[in-house]
Amino acid sequence: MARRNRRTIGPLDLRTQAILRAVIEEYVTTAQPVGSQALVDRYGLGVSSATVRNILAELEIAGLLTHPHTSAGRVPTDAGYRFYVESIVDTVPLPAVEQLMIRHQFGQVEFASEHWFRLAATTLAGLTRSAGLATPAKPRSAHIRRVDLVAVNDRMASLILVLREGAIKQAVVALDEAEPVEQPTLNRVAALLNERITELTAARADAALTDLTAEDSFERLARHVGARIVRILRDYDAAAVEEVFSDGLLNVMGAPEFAHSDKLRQVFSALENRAYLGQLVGDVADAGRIQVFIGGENQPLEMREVSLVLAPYGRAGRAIGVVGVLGPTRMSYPQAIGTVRFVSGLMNELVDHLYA
Amino acid sequence: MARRNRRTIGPLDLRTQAILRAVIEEYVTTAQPVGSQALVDRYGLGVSSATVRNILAELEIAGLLTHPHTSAGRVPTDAGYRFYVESIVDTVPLPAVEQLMIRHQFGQVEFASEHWFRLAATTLAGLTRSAGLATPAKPRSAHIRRVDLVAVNDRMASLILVLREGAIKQAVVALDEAEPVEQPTLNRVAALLNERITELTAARADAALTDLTAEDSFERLARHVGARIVRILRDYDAAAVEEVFSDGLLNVMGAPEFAHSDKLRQVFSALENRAYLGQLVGDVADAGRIQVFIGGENQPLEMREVSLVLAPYGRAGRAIGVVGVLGPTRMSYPQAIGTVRFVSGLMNELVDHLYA
DNA sequence: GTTAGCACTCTCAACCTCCGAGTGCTAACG
DNA sequence: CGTTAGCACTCGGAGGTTGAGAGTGCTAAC
Repeated sequence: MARRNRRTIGPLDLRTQAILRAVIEEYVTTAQPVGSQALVDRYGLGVSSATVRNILAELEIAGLLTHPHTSAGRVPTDAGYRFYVESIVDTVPLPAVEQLMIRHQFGQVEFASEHWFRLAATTLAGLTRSAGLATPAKPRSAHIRRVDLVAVNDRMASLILVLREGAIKQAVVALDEAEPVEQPTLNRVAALLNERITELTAARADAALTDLTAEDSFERLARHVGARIVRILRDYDAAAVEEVFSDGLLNVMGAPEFAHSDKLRQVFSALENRAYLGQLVGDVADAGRIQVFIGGENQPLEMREVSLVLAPYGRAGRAIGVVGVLGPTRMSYPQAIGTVRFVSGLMNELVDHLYA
Repeated sequence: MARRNRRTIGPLDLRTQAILRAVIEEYVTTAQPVGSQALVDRYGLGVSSATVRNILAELEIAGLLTHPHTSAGRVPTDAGYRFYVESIVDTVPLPAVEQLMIRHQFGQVEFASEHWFRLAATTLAGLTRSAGLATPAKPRSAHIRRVDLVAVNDRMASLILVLREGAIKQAVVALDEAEPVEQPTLNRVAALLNERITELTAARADAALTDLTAEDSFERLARHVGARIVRILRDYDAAAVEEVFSDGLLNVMGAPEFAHSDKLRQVFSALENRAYLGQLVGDVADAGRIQVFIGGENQPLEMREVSLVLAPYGRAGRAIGVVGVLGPTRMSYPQAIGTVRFVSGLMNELVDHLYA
């Protein structure tokens, strides 16, 4: 789907490729349409501007460039960026100094994936001067590791669910018992549940609950709480993404193409409605490697002027999350790809270290 | 401090007050400087525009109005808004229909303060078409209700801390033991801790930990984990606000005064740095009632073009949080105050119901 | 295939002009 | 003495015009 809009383009002359690359890189830095003369001046192409003009015209026919009006320079199309990303780019690895700095930052923070993915978003935002995105790692189907019940008052308890994959879920359960329920009772219910449904998935836990008999003390209560647990797990499993944490949306706001706030505002609303992001994240997790979504390749109209670079992290068997970057279509892909690749790699290391 | 900029203004003529109110209300709806003629036309004042002009001049001398340039209409100053809010406004209670709708929404959502305060922010954003803000309820000093330890691997455990006030804290603790630590051991450590430090505050828990003796099994481990718990509690107690949840910042973006994105961008960054908001929230919690912070009354330069209406919720003895609204200085204060008042009242009810 | 030369196109910034809104003042009025 | 009509004056902003500059596309020569 990432390639939905990709046209099959005949193999391009090396020189033509070089010029396409030059146009894109010039445009990425200046945000201005690029003219033939500027290319000759700033990139030692060894040909005259007239020749360059001919090639630019070819590239335009191929659909890789456009110009906004007759007497303006060239601007890459989405297809142009796509071609660039696919076949021209040498991605830029993150400088060693910065790698070290980031490792240090991750060392500083509380040792928990909860904090890591937030830090990842913040770090990516800072490094790429775009918006950083990150989702917590989430398994395809979660396993219960521990159940805990704490009385809130006579008729309600706080239910705490620790999952094997590290996440913690909390809920308040109403206890529809005739008698007020005390903490000791809750302890015994929790113990029973821990005995019967630990290490199980939602489906298996549900099955195990039916095995409870009247001989088990507090059977009724255990069933009630157990049913709630199963519901929580099912909801959790069903959601493709639990939450998308973003940072540095302001950075994107700085770009000249978003100077007039309305477009960006639309992007913001598109982000608030998590549906599309959830889908992308799912795609990336499935693909298992870094993916780039360029401008118009995004279905939502509001997202057609931004690009995303997303990479999965985590371990296939366990939980998987996504980190990445959202920026204007006119972004530095080599740098973004390099940075996202590094951060996702780092997250992998950390998660591995935790579950080793 | 909320009144830092308030000038003491001699008692104002009733008619003068009416005209000030008219100017403000007109300006709030049109976002255009208000001229004398427009006032006469749209508000049956029973006097000529010339008379109104004289009064406008007085109000300008009093510092309640300005005009942006010679031949423009009048615009309220921050002091003008302050006077209006303090002595002119009849706050507008939320219509009964909307009250019902909102109660219904809160009924729909999972029964937990965690969800409530988010929903409060969202609701406020929707009702006032400004940004909604909310912080979770937080006690001045928290009490431990329950400690739980779950093994992550041989050398690390997940520490779960349930507080009497409802919040849950989680952390990963490294277990610096010679031997790998198994879950049964952790269970016994947790049991020991639950026995000794439940219902205690950070300071008392710290004291209780020193009472552990070599006779207690796993004393070393219990001290280690206990120390970590105390640190977590101390950090939690120290923070004035744990987190500020905001929604609908986009609404503010719609206002014409923020059409050119730069100003709003600054407001955004001011919000990301939670320091000032934390201070305000503290003030509001201390004052114990709804507060309005108008434009230049805010210290941070970036916040000088926005106003906040904030109200506390929760129970003084227990945990206290804040809900409110952030909008352009040119906002409808009567409506905002009425809405915030309703939502904070509703939150109070809910919290009371939970801890009854 | 490449290049110089040139006519042509189109945007953008600068500048002007004019209209309308609104003020502030003065003098008259009840 | 407060209120009002009348009027000169100010100023911002919309609309129109112009000229410079950037860049193209074409043609003809190399």
